Amino acid sequence: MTRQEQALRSRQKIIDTAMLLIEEKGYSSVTIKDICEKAELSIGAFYHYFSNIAEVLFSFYNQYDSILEEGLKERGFERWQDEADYLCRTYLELMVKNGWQVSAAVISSQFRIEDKYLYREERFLNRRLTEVIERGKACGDIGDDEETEELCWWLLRSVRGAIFDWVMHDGKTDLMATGVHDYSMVIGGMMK
Amino acid sequence: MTRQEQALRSRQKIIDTAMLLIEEKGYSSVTIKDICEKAELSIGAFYHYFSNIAEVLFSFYNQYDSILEEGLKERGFERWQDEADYLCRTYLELMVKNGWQVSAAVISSQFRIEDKYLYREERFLNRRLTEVIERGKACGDIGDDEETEELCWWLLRSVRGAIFDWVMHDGKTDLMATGVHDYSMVIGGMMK
Amino acid sequence: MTRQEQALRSRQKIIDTAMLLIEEKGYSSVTIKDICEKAELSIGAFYHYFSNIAEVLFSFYNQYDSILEEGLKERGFERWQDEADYLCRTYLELMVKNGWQVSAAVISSQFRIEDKYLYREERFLNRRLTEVIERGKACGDIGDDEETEELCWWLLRSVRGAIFDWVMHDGKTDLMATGVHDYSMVIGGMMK
Amino acid sequence: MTRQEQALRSRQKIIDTAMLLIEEKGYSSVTIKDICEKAELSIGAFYHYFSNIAEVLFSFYNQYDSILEEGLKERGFERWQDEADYLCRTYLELMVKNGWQVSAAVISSQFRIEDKYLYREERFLNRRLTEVIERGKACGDIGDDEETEELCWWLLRSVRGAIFDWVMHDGKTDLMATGVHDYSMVIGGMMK
DNA sequence: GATGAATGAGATTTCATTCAT
DNA sequence: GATGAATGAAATCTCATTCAT
Repeated sequence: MTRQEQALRSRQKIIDTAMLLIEEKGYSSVTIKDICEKAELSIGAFYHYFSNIAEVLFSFYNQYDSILEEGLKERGFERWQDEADYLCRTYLELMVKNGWQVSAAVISSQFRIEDKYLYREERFLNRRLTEVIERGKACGDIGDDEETEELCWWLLRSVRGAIFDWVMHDGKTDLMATGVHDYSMVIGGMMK
Repeated sequence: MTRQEQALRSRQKIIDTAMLLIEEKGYSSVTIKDICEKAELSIGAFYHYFSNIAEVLFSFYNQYDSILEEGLKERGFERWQDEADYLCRTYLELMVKNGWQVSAAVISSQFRIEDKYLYREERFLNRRLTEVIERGKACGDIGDDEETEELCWWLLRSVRGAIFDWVMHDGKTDLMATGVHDYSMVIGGMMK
Repeated sequence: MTRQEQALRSRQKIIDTAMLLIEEKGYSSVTIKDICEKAELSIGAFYHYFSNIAEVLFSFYNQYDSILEEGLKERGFERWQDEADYLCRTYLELMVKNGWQVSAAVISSQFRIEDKYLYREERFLNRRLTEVIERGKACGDIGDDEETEELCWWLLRSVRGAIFDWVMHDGKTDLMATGVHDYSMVIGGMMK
Repeated sequence: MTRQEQALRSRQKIIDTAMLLIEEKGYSSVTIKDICEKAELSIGAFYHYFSNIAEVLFSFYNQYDSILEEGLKERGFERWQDEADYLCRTYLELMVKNGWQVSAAVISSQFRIEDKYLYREERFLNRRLTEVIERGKACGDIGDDEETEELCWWLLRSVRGAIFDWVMHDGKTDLMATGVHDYSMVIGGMMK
């Protein structure tokens, strides 16, 4: 194993261990020392790759966009609604897969940082949904009276609202059911 | 001023000062010492009334229900939609009035507590919206195919989703606009 | 009920509540506020009767001597051994009756006070055992080569050693069995 | 000096300083800050090695067993009584050497901990005395009517009773005299 | 006399971060 | 580059005690 491979492996080990611990004990209880002990790495090593736990979380969370992007490549959608549905559904599925504690961590980390990456407009999901809605407008399904951006944010609000609700209920609600219900109604609502 | 009045005043002083500081610096930056210094009370006095800052927040937040309840007493609503609208709108107005930092505080405090008072079903808003939806069902506006409870949670999700979005944007979005938009669509959606 | 009766009743209430709490949570965990809340008396009232918890304990513990004294009045002992046995046995019985937590409290309170009442020589048990041993010497059962005081302390050491052992085992050993065994051997030892 | 040696040295420095301060001011008056200041280490360093003062005490106290064990290796005892005498005497000598305040600390720390290491049966002294008594039984010096374990506990009670008495008298009694007297009588008593 | 609100010193504890080895 | 001992500021929390009402 080359040095570079070793470095990547250590980095990934930190991410994995951090997510594991977050799921176990909750974001605010996980310390850097915890992570290093469990990952069998030195504290110095941690600081070599990241400068704080939020950054680890950020690293992890960023992978969502790539996964969404990868998934899209293999598919074509005849109708814009199908693509919107695919994007929202896959996003929800990712959340369910990682567990509510991880979403809770992401949300609560946003409360301490100025740069809310969760909400950065350049994010892939944002960009793509905007395109999808434009397509809906182009084919006349969606009226022109509301701004595309507004509609996109509305859709995202519904998805995030469902996730937020799920997290606040400690994962005890059925995220897929409520999430799909909510965004479907929004998509329906867009078409009047 | 009797001793009892004095005690109540001290308690309220702590609540007010805490909310003030939260609005100024954000929940996680406010310390008990901060509150005591600004309120000109000793740390011991703080612990005489509360056991932590989250409890102060809880005390404050609980007043919302009373405010909603008071407001309702003075009004009668011919149509159930009007009452639903009143409840959701007033709730949003309260949030706007207190500032996004306070909502942020309430949300992030929920992440550390097991007993999520924000979501306790017996809360007045919950109870009342349930009744309102029942009324809508009774007069035939709302179909029977979805459970009242489900519909109520859907409505609340939309309101809370908007608040969450607002908080995540550091209060830079227009909560009244998005909130009213979202819950109105849900009320509309309930009636098919 | 006269004022005086009321005062006595409050005082006794404090003692009883304190002992109850000590048995429940252990001496070092009981606070004055605890006692007052449970006894439904004000903190001021506590300070009216006692100046600290150790004093309450002392009050309680002092009753031992009176109980021992009372018990003796009703009895005569033909043999000095019988009286020694009675004194030691009754003392152990009192300990068992109050529970190991109370003995633990008494012992650990002694660690913080200069004036070790537990060991004050004028205590009734001390005085009486000294007399008993003198009697043993007078009738020739006990030799003159060891000082009466030394013998008395030896006997007390054996009783207290058993109590200490019992406390250190969280009351799980059989105090009556070990205690009687030990002091009997000492009494036997005194007679060579 | 390697880093590892340095670490060990810091750890030992904490133990030594803690014991010094306990001897000076008594267990309950020594604070972590005190220890760190005197040891010229940071509070963080303390918590790097221990989680509280009781743990330091435990570390220190544990060394007793090794000392006893070391001492035994260099000796052979023809008679079991001599070994019993050696064990008890050396134990008492260790107590005297460290001062009554240290014993007081050990005892009073036991009142707050569930796991009473002072009394754990696997301790060296316990184990060894059991063997010694077995030897006494094997050569017919001690009868079979009492359990070895009971006899062992009796002997230990006498030693500990003397130590306890000494501590309760603030070290003003002559521990070596009373201790040797008491355990000798017990050893004598075992042989009838 | 009784009350209990208020005090505040001081102890414990946490943990991100540094930096000598 | 990697390590992890050491730092120490800063927060929480406790509780005996006081004293105005």
